[in-house]
Amino acid sequence: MDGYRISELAGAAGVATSTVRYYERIGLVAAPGRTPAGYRSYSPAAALRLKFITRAKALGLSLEQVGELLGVWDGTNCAATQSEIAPMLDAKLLQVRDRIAELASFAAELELVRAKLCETAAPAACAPDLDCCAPSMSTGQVAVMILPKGLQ
Amino acid sequence: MDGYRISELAGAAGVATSTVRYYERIGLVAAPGRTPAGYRSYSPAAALRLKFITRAKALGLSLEQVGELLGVWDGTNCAATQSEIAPMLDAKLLQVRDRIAELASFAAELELVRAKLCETAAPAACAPDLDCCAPSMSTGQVAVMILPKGLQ
DNA sequence: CTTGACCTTGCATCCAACTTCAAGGTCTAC
DNA sequence: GTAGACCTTGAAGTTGGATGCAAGGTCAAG
Repeated sequence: MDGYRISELAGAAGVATSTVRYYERIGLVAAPGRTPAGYRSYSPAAALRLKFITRAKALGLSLEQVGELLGVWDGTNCAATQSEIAPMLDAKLLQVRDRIAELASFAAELELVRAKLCETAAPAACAPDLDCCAPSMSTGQVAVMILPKGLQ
Repeated sequence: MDGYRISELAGAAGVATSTVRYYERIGLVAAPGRTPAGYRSYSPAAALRLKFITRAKALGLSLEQVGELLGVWDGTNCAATQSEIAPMLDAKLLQVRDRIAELASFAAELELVRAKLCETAAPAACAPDLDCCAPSMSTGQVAVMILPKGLQ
């Protein structure tokens, strides 16, 4: 009948209880109600909020950025209407698309290296104490993975 | 005629000189030659390597992971041939593809919210001190951005 | 009514990745 | 020859994001 205890909440979101208390301390989750014994007692909404946080974090947002989003969620951030949210969303969208493009090109380059790796000398031809990776994985080939095109 | 000084190298890669010294300290870039006065003197190759590091970091790799990649680059990591590099590349590729998929769904959800934002009340109808974001940006609508589908 | 798993607090500690500081040496321009 | 921008070192400090610990309170099972 009581809400979730902290370990249940934390377990559901896959974080440690200490992390939940930490989030409470820095204001990312509200201080919940308490049982008569003083235990934290969470609502299902709190579980949702915690999952929001972990998912946003997994997407690479800092806790501070997550806090901003949560401000909008709460509606406490009322200045941030139309005029503020739209640009914020647009900026975030651009960021995400940039990141996707970058990752996609990274993936393509990884595949290229992978393909080259397969078509080179068989492992048997390669004693472990020789300079055997030099031919198949020289500077240029690994560099292709990450260096900007113009620099290769 | 001398190589680059540390500030030139750092400037070219967009990092602080202190960061370059830090990278040297943790073994991510080699200790360069010195001028008679003891100033660090870098080759163009060092600039390339530093850019490699910053680009890899921008893609979300930790300095430790960057170090592994650099080991391959150097060829110092000779144990990591065929048998070790291929799985590493495969794992990295999977990771990158997962991340792309996640980001793509995030972008789609962002667009959805953005679209909803546009079709709701005009800004003029919305005094800044009223609880005006609640209708257009309620829990559910922001949650859609990040919460997994099953939880909404 | 004890055992063991849980909870409380505040404070200290950890890690990565830097950044700053103090105290000095070097180089270029005027 | 001096001002100001640069460089050197080692060590300590900072930031973000937690994590651990001590000293105690709570609770359900047996």
